Amino acid sequence: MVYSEKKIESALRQHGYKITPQRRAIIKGIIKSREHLTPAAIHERVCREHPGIGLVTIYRTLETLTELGFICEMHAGGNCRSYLMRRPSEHHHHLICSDCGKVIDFTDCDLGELERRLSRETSFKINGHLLEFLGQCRQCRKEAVIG
Amino acid sequence: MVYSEKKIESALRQHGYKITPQRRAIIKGIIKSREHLTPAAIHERVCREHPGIGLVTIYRTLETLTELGFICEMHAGGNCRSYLMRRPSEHHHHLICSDCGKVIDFTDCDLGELERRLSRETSFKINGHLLEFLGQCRQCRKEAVIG
DNA sequence: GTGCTAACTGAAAATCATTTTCAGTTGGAA
DNA sequence: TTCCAACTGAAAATGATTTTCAGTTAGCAC
Repeated sequence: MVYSEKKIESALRQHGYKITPQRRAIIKGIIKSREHLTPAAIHERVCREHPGIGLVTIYRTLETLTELGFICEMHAGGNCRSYLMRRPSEHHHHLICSDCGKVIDFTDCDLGELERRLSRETSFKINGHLLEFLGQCRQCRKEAVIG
Repeated sequence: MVYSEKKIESALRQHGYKITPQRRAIIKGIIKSREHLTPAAIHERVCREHPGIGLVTIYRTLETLTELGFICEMHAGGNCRSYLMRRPSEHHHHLICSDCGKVIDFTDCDLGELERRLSRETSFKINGHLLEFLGQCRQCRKEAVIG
């Protein structure tokens, strides 16, 4: 389950943000898709149903939603970000195919012990972590053998 | 210990790359510094000793060295990469202060078990992983309290 | 050493994602 | 209904990275 539109809207309101048709459309669009999408891809999708929304507005809304913790940002090499709805009370990680870019999510990581030790040794207050595995998916492995 | 200049040069030669004064200077520069550096920072440093080397050449050399596995690339939020010499037969991870950008390296992560399970469940051939902890260093925590 | 060629170089231009600016619009509290 | 801070889209600005191109050079074959 991901956060509901209602939940997100009420959080926006609580933080002094206004609910505009554009924001509603963007939120709907992100909730609907289960994949990681770049801002440009989100723009394209949202525009299919609500033409005229600017890419700038997408960027601004993504920033706000990330700030409030509803979506998560990912940097998978290159200079391009992508975003995905976050599920309540779960964090997740990625397994990425370096050939075709396919992304598989997983949620368990069991890094608590390591985190505690690092925190103790460095006096950092650790707020979170980013874990990504990189590899080659079955399909691309096959193709590599043939090619 | 990091890879030696000799080792890197012979690997370059073996892969059909030529050894140019520019490449030598860049390799020296990266070996000398123990921090993560952006391409621009590397350029600045290298130019102190060897003026006239273009930023483009830095980018090209970094790409080549990354390809051969001598340096490792890091994406720490924003749209900026940084690079660090890799130590032979070790991989390492980062603990990053989200306020001042300080980076602390650590090498142990104990993700073998998780990696095997993921590989089994997804049929991915996993080649590596990226692990970064994000937090606030002692200094920035102090300043946050005062400010 | 000399010649040769593929690899390399720097400068400038191009690209591309992202951010800023700005003037006009609008949600929603009073 | 009024009003203003928050919001919007377009265009311009930014900044990192990549491409293009014409000239240079490493290093192999002779």
